[in-house]
Amino acid sequence: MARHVSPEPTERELDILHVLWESGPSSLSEIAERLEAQRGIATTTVATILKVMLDKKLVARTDDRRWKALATHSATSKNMVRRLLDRVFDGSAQRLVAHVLEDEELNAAEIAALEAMLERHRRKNADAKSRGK
Amino acid sequence: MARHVSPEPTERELDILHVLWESGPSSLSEIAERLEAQRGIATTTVATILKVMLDKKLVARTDDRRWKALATHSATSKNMVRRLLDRVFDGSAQRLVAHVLEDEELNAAEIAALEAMLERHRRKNADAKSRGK
DNA sequence: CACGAAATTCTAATTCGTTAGAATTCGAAC
DNA sequence: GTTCGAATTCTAACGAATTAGAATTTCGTG
Repeated sequence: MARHVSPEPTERELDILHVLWESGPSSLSEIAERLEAQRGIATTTVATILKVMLDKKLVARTDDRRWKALATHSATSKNMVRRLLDRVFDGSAQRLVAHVLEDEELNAAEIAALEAMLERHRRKNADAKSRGK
Repeated sequence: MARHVSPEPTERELDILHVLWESGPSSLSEIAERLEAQRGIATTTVATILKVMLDKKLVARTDDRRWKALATHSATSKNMVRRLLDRVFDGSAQRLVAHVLEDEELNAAEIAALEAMLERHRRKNADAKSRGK
């Protein structure tokens, strides 16, 4: 019954992905060192999770015996946002954004940045339309 | 060590909350009917989850033996958005919004609505500042 | 008060994520 | 080729989430 559709990384997997996204391909001990420091997780635990991630194709091994992320930050966040969208905002991106604007304090600079971004999108939209859809 | 009992509703709990948010206080069979239809879940399963939710204070019973949501849609999405924010966007609401604008297709009307919303926020911000903080 | 349907509680199985020790393998250095 | 430390695999335990049948309780109606 095709249980899982989206391969959402678990909490720990996400921890590891963060390290790999930040530092690029890394050895087990490099990854474990970080997670030991910030979460107090044993090296063997990290190895176990890496094994699982290998099966899920979230990571791969490089020739020089390092681990590298296959899942990109961008694709992963895209999945996770989409999932949140579907689960609580009825799939409406607009409602999500509206919610964030309401509830998360944004300073003037951030608001300005977003306005510029929206403006840019409005143009792109208009262009696309004028080129005929 | 007080295993942080995730205040985050589980998948099933969220299913039930959706029903309650949509239909207001409901009887077990009303809730179960919906979840049976859309997920094929047995009534006793729904009852079990409701019990758990009662302990977590996500729901309460009304005098007339219905179940009502204690967790509001707004508070719940706020938590969930915050969590996503922290887990993948480094806590930056701006980055989340930027991501959504990039990846989720928004039509002209939605963009316009968001621009209006931003405009309103910009004002509110300015007001707050002029009143002295 | 008795009856039947609905609601609730009790109990248990199954799966997944997390955790990590033990055992083993690998690779470089000597 | 032996040795040492890192890397990897094997194994197992545990809790949380999900699932639902069985047993019991509750309540309105006759």
